[in-house]
Amino acid sequence: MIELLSNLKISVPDKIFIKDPESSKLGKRIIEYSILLIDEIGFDSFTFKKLGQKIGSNESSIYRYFESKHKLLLYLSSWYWAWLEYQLVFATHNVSDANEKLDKAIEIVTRTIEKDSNFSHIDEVVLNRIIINENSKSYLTKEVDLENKEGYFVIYKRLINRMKDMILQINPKYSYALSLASTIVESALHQHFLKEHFQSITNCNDEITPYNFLSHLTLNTLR
Amino acid sequence: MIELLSNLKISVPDKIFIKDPESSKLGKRIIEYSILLIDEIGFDSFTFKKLGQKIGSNESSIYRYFESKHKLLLYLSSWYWAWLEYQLVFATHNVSDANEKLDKAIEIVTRTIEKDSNFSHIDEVVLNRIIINENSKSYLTKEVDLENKEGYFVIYKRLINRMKDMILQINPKYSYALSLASTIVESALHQHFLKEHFQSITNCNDEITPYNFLSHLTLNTLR
DNA sequence: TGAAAATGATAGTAATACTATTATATTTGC
DNA sequence: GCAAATATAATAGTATTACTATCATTTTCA
Repeated sequence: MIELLSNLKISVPDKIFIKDPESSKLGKRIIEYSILLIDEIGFDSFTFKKLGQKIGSNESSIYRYFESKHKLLLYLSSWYWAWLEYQLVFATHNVSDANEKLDKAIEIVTRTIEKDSNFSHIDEVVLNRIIINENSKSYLTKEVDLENKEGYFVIYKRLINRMKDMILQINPKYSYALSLASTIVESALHQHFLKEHFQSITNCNDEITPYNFLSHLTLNTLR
Repeated sequence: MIELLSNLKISVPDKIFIKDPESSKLGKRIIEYSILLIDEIGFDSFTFKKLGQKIGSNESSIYRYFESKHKLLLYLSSWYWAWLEYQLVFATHNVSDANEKLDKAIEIVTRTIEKDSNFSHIDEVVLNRIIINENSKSYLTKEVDLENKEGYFVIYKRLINRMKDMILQINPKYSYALSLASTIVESALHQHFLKEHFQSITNCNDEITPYNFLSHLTLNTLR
């Protein structure tokens, strides 16, 4: 996908973990297989005990990396948004035309992810499915304000802000740039979900993509 | 709010419950206080045991109405969308101008709910908060396809379809009417959530409402 | 090579999400 | 007004979850 990034480490707020999973072999296995297991059985049924069994490791060892499965989800979520942000920054960096730039950004955040081998132990295609199915659970909690203060959502917010800037470059007088940016990103996930599970309330299918819908929506609004 | 509805019973798919909570005093207390308790401690911490304590009733009695707390959430969600649907139908019924009609519909699905005393034991203001905070959890599960087949989401889908029809009345050639309708409804909830917890990524606040943003978005897109 | 760090194994706890059984109220139909 | 039916309450029990704590073993690396 973006070869430039091959040696780059995706950086996640360090309060999310107890011990950086990137710092050891076990840590990387935890990330790699938690993604596969959550995709397989869903976040609600996912436990550290089951993950331990899957990777032939001990439950207590996993607790040395993450204080709870919720923190692990926050980690995966931050990692995903950081990864997307890099894609977005590189893909739009040299685009001078504001409309083209935003359109490219929309393409990045709405597209169906394809195999990316830059970060060997993480399967971005599967992670994308997890984000579609589980991401809301990372912030729809009673602790959200506290966790927000701790900085657990900075990367996501930064991504939205980047999109807001691109929107304002097209139309500096548009009053809802932040809301539009957050709606594009949320709606992209939602339309992908509907396409899989509620086909009767979306136009998205094999031919029409969330990108088609959202780029059309955005460009018409800012026109 | 809409006085015509005073004697109407909101109808929820009957596979969701074991025994209709509307059919007894205890049932109504379960609904009334589950809304208050979920709002208070969040759905994740909510248990039937705690609810039993709150209403001075027994955990096992609650299980005779709902097989799990997940089913109770599905009930509350269906009830909410059915209630909204009635509001929408009555508010738009006599509006002949297509633009005005859709605008009214957007107003209904985006507005901050105010006290409605038509259904005495249900506090719609609090229920609306629950929908904003917990609704996604009702369908972001591994069982969604099965539950969808069982008809647990018909009311929500019907509401989206009503909005789609209104969109197509304005512009019959618009290709994304379903996606736009589902986006309006989801984004309304999401913007309300952001307004409460992530003010830095929304333009919505005390002056600018999700209605302002979404009606502007919709009318420009269909123009 | 020896100390420190990481991991594994085991045990334990309080809470969750139920099911089952039996006892006690309450409703209702005659 | 009373018996039968129905609803609710009380109690107990189970497997699982979401951890914490302790101690043993293995790996790392200075």
